[in-house]
Amino acid sequence: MELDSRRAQAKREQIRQGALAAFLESGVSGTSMDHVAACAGVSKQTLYVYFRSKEELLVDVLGGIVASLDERAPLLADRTVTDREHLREVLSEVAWVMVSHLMSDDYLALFRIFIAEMATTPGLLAIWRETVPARFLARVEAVLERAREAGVIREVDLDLATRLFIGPMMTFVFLDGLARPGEVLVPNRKRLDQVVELYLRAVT
Amino acid sequence: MELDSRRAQAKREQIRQGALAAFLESGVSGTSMDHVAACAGVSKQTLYVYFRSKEELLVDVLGGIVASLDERAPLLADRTVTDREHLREVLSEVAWVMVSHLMSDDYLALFRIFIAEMATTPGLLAIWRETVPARFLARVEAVLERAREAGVIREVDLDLATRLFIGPMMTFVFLDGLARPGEVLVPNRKRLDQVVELYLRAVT
DNA sequence: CGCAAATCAAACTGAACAGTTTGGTTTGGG
DNA sequence: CCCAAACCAAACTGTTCAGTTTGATTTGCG
Repeated sequence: MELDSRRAQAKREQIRQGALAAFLESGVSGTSMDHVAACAGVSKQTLYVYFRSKEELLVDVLGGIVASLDERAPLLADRTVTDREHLREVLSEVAWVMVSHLMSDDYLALFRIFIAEMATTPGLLAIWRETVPARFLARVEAVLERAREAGVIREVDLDLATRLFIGPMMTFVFLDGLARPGEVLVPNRKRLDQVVELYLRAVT
Repeated sequence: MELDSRRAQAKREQIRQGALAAFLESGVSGTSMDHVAACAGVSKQTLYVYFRSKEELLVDVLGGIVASLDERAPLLADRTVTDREHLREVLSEVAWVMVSHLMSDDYLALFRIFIAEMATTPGLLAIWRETVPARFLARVEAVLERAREAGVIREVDLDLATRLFIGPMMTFVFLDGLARPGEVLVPNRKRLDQVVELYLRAVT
């Protein structure tokens, strides 16, 4: 019954899940460690056996979420882009997956936490930096780079082209999503396709 | 020496300024009312003469900031747009003013506060809703509408065209700005002009 | 001047909460 | 079946902080 066994890993995971649920529902400062313990179905003392502090728990939990997101993402990455029609399909898919996922209550709450706590929690800042620009943006940029190599898009600054594509999605998530807790209006696919269409005009 | 006199308004303003400084520096939950009093050079008790609670103070202060921003903004609005070259200039100006202002430490801190507290402070949510989409986006959209009427840009969905323009600026503010406390890298004007150039291809 | 409103400093109240300690109970491998 | 590791419930500690109370002091209008 030593720590670090299968059993211990399961308890850690159990705590992580409870903590995540609590944090998403009430925010970080709105969640007491007593409440985390209750949500996880674990005594408060056990909490402190597995995690030294609230901050360590927070970083561990959010780091895990981001990592698991990262594992599910590559399906969008390794595509060859052959012609304009094909690029349109790929971008449409990326836009749709991105917006429909990120505009759920859970992910919006996640963003809120990151933005609020990043300023005072170095661990979260590090996770954000090595994820959002280094992985997510880079992945979109890679798609565009392949498209450029195939002659599908013009010779444009790839960083700016990436921002021009990501930007409108960000307006949906940050301007519409964050402002409407509980009743988020996700744009339909047709609307996103219009954005893609507009975008393609700029880069082809 | 009645309340609501010139003198009283001055004290209110004095408190607002102290509170703003404190909130921007340490965040809302990181600022105690004792500290607000100290920053404002006022006793704690006087604080509670002018503001019923910390929340009321917060909403009042941030509401004031947003309103003052709003007054300074219209210089960008009432322009007729005659040709493509002119539109380029106007958009370049909008982009520059927007990014260079919004990427200062103060405005980034302001965003952090809004995003973090909106979820639990209805007053802030209301301010955000009647400002960001209803005023700021509408103002940009108005420019584009006039450009469309003048035949400078195509028949496009104006909401989407607005998002395509605002979006890339948002990537600078939210992705780069929020992730780099204290050492924000503002894109130079040339870089923004490249964005405008790219954008114009999409809408003309 | 004189007084009433405004302000101040400082102590206080009550609640919330991170993290600890205690002492008893469950669990599972040997 | 036994015992040590893991777990639990609950009380406790020390602190922070919003908001209040008290009682003294300042301010400026009449």
